[in-house]
Formats: sequence, C-alpha cells, structure tokens
Amino acid sequence: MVKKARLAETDSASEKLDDPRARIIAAAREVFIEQSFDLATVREITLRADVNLAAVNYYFGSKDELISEVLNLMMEPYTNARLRSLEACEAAADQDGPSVAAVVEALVRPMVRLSRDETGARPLTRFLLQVRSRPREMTTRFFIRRVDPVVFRFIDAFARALPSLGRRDIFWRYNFAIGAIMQVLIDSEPSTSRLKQLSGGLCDTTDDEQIIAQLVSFVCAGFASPAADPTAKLFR
Amino acid sequence: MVKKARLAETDSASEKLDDPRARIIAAAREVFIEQSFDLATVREITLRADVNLAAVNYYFGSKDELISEVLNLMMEPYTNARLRSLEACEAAADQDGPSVAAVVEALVRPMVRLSRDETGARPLTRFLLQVRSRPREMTTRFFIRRVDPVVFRFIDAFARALPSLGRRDIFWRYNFAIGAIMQVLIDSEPSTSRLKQLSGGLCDTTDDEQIIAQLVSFVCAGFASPAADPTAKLFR
DNA sequence: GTCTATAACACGATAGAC
DNA sequence: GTCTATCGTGTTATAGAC
Repeated sequence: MVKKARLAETDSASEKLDDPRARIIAAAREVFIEQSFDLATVREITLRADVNLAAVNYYFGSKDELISEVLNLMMEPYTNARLRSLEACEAAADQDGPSVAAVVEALVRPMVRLSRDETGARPLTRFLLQVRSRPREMTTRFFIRRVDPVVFRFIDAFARALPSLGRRDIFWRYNFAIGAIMQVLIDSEPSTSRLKQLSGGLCDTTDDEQIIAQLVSFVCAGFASPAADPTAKLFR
Repeated sequence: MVKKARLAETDSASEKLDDPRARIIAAAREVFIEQSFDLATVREITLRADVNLAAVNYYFGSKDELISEVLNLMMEPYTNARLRSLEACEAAADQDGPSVAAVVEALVRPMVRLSRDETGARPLTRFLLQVRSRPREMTTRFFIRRVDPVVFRFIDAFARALPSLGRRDIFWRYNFAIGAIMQVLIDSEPSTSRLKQLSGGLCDTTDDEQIIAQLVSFVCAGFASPAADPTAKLFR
C-alpha cells in the first residue's frame, strides 16, 4: 500500500523520470503504440505512469492534446535526421549535386534506422499509419507546418538529380517511395511480419541493412524510369 | 412517428433493401469507412440501417462478427478481380509468359479501378489500412486463407518474367509495389489529398489513368532493377 | 500539486414483452 | 423477428478535500 516503498520495479516508463509530465508522455507513447489512439485510455496511461487519474487533464487539458504533444515529440528527431541526412549528402556532392542514388539513400536510411526504438519495434511508423488512416485536423496542420518543408527539400534534390523529369513525376515518385518505405517498416515486427511469413522466411524484415539495400535498389530504379507520359515535361 | 410513412428519404444505405441483414451490412460498411472500427458504434449502425438496436446482436451475434462479415464481403470481388486480371494477361502472353510490364499492369489496374466505389471514395483502402495498422487475429487468418493464394500467383508470374532475380528479391519488390499502390490509393480523396496539395495541384489523385500510368512506370522500373545484392540469386 | 470521489455519459449485450 | 428497457461496465472530465 505504501507507494514510496517500491524501489526496483521494472515499469518501463514510470521509472527514472521524476517529472510527472514527462512520465505521462512516456507512458502515453507506450500505450498509443501498443493500442490505437482510440482504444488507449487515460486510465491505462496514468496507471502506467504511476500518476493520478486526474493528472492528464491537469497537465494537458485533454486526451487529444496529449496525443498531439506525443506526436510532436516523436516526429521532431525524425524530421531533423532526414534534413541533416540530405544536407550531408549535398555537402559531399560535386557541383552537379548528389546523384539519385545518394538522395534515395539519404531519404531511406534515416527512416529505417531511426524508426526502430530500443525495443526493436517501430513505434513511429505505427503512429503515422494511424494518422494516415484517419487524419485529424490537428495532425494535418502539423504535417503542413513541420514536415512539408523537409519534403520540398527532397523534391528539389530529386528534381536536380533528374533534370529530364518533370516536377509532377518527381512528386508522384516521391510519394510511391514513401509508400514502399512505410509498407516495409510497418511490417517489420518479427512476430507478426506478413512479408517474412509470406516469403517463408526469405525476407528478413528485422535486418535494417537488407531493408535499406532492397529499398534503395527498388526506389532508385523507380525514380530513374523514363517519364510516365510525354506531357510530363511541360510542367517542369 | 409512423415509420412506414417515410417514402423518399435519401438515406444512403437503408433504402432499396428489404432484408434487415443486408441493410445492417450496408450501413456498417459506411460507418466503418467514415470512422474506425473502434469508434464505430452499433448504435450508429442500427440507426442508419433503420433497424432496432438489438438487431446486430440478433443477426450477427456481436459487433466483431459483423466486422468480419463486412470485411469478407468487401474483399471478395477485389481478390477475384486481381486473379482474373492475372489469368487474362497470362492467357494473352506467348510461351515465355507475360512481360514484367504486363504483370505489373495486371496487378495495378484492378486495385486502382475497383477500389473506387460509386461515391468516388476508396473505402476498401481505408479498411485495409485499419487492418494493417492494428492486425487482429481474425483478419490475419482471413488474409492467409483468402488473399495469400492470389499473392503467390503474382509472385510466380513475376519470377517467371524476371528469371535473373531471386525469389527473395521478388518478394521484397512485390511488397514495395503494394506499398506504393496503397500510398496513392489512400490519399486519393480529392478534398484531403496530401499529394495534390503538396504538389500544388500537379498530381491529380482522382485521375485513375494518371495514377495507373505513374504507378506502372515506377513499379516496372523497380522490379526490373538489378538484384539488390550478390547473394540474392542463391535463394532462387 | 496531488489526491479521492463522482458526475455525466457512452458502450455492447441481453432479458423479456409482444 | 422486432421491440423496449435496462444491466453492467467502461469512458473522459471535474469538483473539491488535502
């Protein structure tokens, strides 16, 4: 009954953080990943964060604002890494700018590497899939403000590396590339991997380097494909 | 108050069907698409189907079994169309089997065309995204039994068209292709299309032929890319 | 700031009348 | 088969003691 008596518990989120606000965020992150936003309850979150049931409303106002807070916090290092990755590959390139392969790798590698957390899961991808399957006004605004600028940087880099292609084709293919990446990342939990099961174990969806090699090969070729139709160049 | 008095209502699902069971399924389909499985309530479904609250449990036993029923009913014409499309392209090919481009088009076209319903939306894609973001035991079983056989048919066709590639590479690339297709289909509602907005209107995500042309171009090139690594062929 | 207690409401499921 | 009424359980959010 005495709460202070616990010393060496193995709760994943509640320990090592004194600030209740931070504990709530950590616990919420866990619960949102394991369950969906909709199914996650503030009861479960506060229980796991070892704070009172009323604390979520005290610190964040509502469950929705907590969701928003957690999303922001998870996305930030991710978009930063993508931007840094692109800048590094541009800095290393000659005056013609980086090659398609270099830009693709700058896009793919941080997404694959950074999406995996300490437990080996890919929490952010599950987040993004939830957001994508039912966009809320709040999340759309967030993406326009925070991630679109990075996307445009990549679009520009691709356009420069593929001068024969119209901007429209670049946008389409960037979108396809993101789809391919998301598809494999969401499926990379070993216990439930559909691709691993489907391929009889041939495809190791936990091997980051295998994923990256396969993705880069596929996406590069896709980008380098001739323009999809003759009018495309008109929109360059 | 008199229910039989209504004649020309514009309810989307409840009219034109006399069988209450069918009305429930139609209404459930709508609600599951607009909201998530979790957020959809049997109260809303029965209200829209113009049946009594207890009818769902009477006809289906539980909400979960209703979900299963609706998923089955939506997927069936879809997998059938994919299979027929592949068989048609194999029948039209010479003794070496269909080309990569032909198989890709057989994969892409029915997915793009058939996913669009009478309202122009792509309800099945929203369904699949929900299923993918939080797989249930029931849905996984369904996929193994009902859609994997079709997938293997496509894998075989691709393997035949690309004899220099290992089966492992084929599986990876098939997976990427599905990701690229899903990415654009889920985003093709005009009002909320991120790609359309991002590209400043350059990419028309409502134009099926544009989608198909872009997809085929990208996916074909991706498939035709040289093997991702030198060990790949060993697993053929 | 942190807690308990509870308000106010929504849910799925069902019992039992008709 | 179809209905009403309701049970039991869950939810978010909050009022008010400490």
